[in-house]
Amino acid sequence: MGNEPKRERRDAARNRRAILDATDALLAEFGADNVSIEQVAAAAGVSKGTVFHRFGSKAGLMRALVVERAHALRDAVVGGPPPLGPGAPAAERLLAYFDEMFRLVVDNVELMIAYDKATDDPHTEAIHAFWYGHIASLLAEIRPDSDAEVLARVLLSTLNGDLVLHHIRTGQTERLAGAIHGLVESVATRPD
Amino acid sequence: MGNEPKRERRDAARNRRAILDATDALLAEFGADNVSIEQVAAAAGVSKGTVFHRFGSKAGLMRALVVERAHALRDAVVGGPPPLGPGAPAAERLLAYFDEMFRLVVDNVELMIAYDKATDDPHTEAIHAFWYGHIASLLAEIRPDSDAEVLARVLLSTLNGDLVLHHIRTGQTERLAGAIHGLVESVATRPD
DNA sequence: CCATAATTTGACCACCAGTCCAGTTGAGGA
DNA sequence: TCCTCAACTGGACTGGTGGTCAAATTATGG
Repeated sequence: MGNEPKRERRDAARNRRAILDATDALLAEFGADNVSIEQVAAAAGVSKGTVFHRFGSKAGLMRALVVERAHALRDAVVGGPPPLGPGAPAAERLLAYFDEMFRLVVDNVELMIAYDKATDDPHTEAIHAFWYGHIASLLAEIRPDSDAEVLARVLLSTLNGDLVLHHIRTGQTERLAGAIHGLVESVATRPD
Repeated sequence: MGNEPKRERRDAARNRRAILDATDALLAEFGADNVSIEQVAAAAGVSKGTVFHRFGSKAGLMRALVVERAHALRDAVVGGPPPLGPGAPAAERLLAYFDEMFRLVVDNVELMIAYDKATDDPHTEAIHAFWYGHIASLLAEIRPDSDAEVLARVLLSTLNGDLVLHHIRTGQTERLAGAIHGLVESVATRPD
């Protein structure tokens, strides 16, 4: 099928990048709670109107950044080498996914928090559908007895931005990584 | 030790109740995202200044409501009959706690979401310390090999307001209850 | 070089959490 | 009973937010 029906004008594309980069920089510098669209616009060298014209809303801006950051992981899961990609046993793929996703969240905590705060109902977001589907299908394979669909959401809620941020701030990032890894492992490892 | 050093004036106490009740009603009617302090004040028949004088901030108001709602469960855990209270095996107490806490969240979803949104760093809140401590001590008893402190936080993040609300809205409350119960069970049941 | 549609601007809006102080009121002591 | 004063209350005010919009500008294909 065709790609995008219409190209983006060159200045528009340039501004889109500038806005995304500025957002990321400001989030890292001031934290999710202290970044407004006006600030972003100023830092990107455009006006507030441009940001809204491009991304629709604050939620849209954050969503765009999240999608961008998750793109590589998505590709790796869908067509990359095992254990992340197809080929490895489901349990290993599941663990690899959670490990990698955890790093993604750690590297973009403020973004994740800003995204959550700006988004009304995160669980209906299209982005999440892919992850839920991926996890659920692996879980269904590992433990056909379980309610894989819901369990996927429950396990993913573990990668909560606030939880991760707290452990980063208290220097317990690796402890948290271990705990989540262990939890997923205890689900992926059949007890009976 | 003494109780509160000074009593609250009668009108103040009456207004406190009116504000708390109004908040609860508005949350139930309009949802966490559509309730402002001004609305609360109007519904309670007081002015905005009074609300802030009494509760300090929006976060303080939500915190007060959460504390109130959690009070009964706290008492039951600390001195009530088993399996919630002391006396039952740790694994049973843990499961009973999660079941009960889940109901608490379900019955107060909008409040939980409003509380989360208004609170800057939930993980440093005094309220949570008690729950984390309770869960961690049970976990430490059940699985001395695990990192009980962090695992407690991870498991509790599962009772996330957004996750619960989504399942309520889609009529999957019991499925979610089952999934969380199963997850806690698989941790509380030693696999080795 | 022109026509046109996409893009950009910045003033504008409604709303919100939180502040502040002047005025009111309840409660205990004389 | 009344008086005093601390506690409480009202409501105007501030600073800042996400979001809108019509008019001006500019890139681009022909």
